Amino acid sequence: MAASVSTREAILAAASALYAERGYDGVSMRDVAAAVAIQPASLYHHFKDKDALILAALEHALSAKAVIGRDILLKQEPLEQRLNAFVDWLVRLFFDDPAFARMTIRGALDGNDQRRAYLAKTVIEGVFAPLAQLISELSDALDPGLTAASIFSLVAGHFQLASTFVHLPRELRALAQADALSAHIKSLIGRSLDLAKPSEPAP
Amino acid sequence: MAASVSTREAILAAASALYAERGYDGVSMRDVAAAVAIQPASLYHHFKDKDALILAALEHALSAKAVIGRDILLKQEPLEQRLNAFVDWLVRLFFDDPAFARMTIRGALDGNDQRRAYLAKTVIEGVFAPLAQLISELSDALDPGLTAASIFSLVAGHFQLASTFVHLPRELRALAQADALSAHIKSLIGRSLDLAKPSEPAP
DNA sequence: GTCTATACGCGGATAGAC
DNA sequence: GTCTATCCGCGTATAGAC
Repeated sequence: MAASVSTREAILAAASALYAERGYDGVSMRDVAAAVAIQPASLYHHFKDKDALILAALEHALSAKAVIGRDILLKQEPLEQRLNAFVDWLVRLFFDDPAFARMTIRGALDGNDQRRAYLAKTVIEGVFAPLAQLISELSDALDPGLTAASIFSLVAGHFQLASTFVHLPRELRALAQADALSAHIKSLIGRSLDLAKPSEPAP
Repeated sequence: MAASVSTREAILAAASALYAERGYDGVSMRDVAAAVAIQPASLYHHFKDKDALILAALEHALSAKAVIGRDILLKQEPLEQRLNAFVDWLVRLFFDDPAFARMTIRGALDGNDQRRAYLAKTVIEGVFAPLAQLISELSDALDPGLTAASIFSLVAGHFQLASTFVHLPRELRALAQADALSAHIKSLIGRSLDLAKPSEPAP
């Protein structure tokens, strides 16, 4: 049984990476099997069908990260510091692990109902709700729920734009640096919430 | 030749809608042919292969919209009014035409290099650049390029989150209304740029 | 320009031996 | 729990008649 658990883990790790890279449809069961160096038929011992494997891979990739994000938001630190730390973490998460980022985005875009429901539940209950709560304590300038959604949108959106920007002249590609984006988003959100206002003129 | 042009148009319209709905891999040439009520083989008279059809469909869906957005940004009106009108238009564009929205997002996520390059070129040259220009004239509180990217990110991100929120309790689903989002984004951006500051407390 | 017919490989999935 | 062998449908794409 110990062996089977680790095979299962290996399958999930390989599948997550492949799905993130090429999409669910772009990765066959044969591809996953090859990455783990087992026969395709063996996958079906661990997962009922491809749909079940996809769901498990999504869960595998997501659940661990959600816990970390939640911890940052609930730490014993000043509110604003927690918010900034969360933004830093989220930007890093996406840019340092593009596979994870794409997997998350894909979950919302390509997911069937079951996958989207899982994604929503995990992310919302684990991270979205505490973030909105923190924002509501920080300021009443903007709606907390919408603002929390805006933070996710900004990080995910900039990440996606960065992929597109690769095909563009240098001056636009400079926009896609994680540090610069992190600073920009913190500044944007901080200013709109009437927190301390760092000025951020163009370099 | 007149007949062939209109068949071509019909193919592009059908293909755009299908691709937006189910993704490029999720839509077969047979599917497209069925939607236009012709035989699959006939598609290959109009488009060399599936890749060519996808690129043409993307172009078909995108080019017209980019012109409209550009016009709004270059209109003879006060800067802030133009910015707000643009945000309104972009939010409406995504929420009233989810097929188009998904197609655009997919272009960035699933596209091969050629598709991403086309997407980047059209959107950047047509809309992104004028938007950044407008922002730079409005305020120097934030970097114009990053802020322009933030506006796209916010609209696209909220749109994607809205799809996920469908599976959630009512109080969160309320966040996904186009009007509310439009107001929120305008407020968020306006406040962060130090424009007139409408307060937007939670309802 | 559209059709019928068809080639051919890849995909998911199962049966059953070891 | 992993293997070999295999089924079968669907996908892209082409040939060639009308």
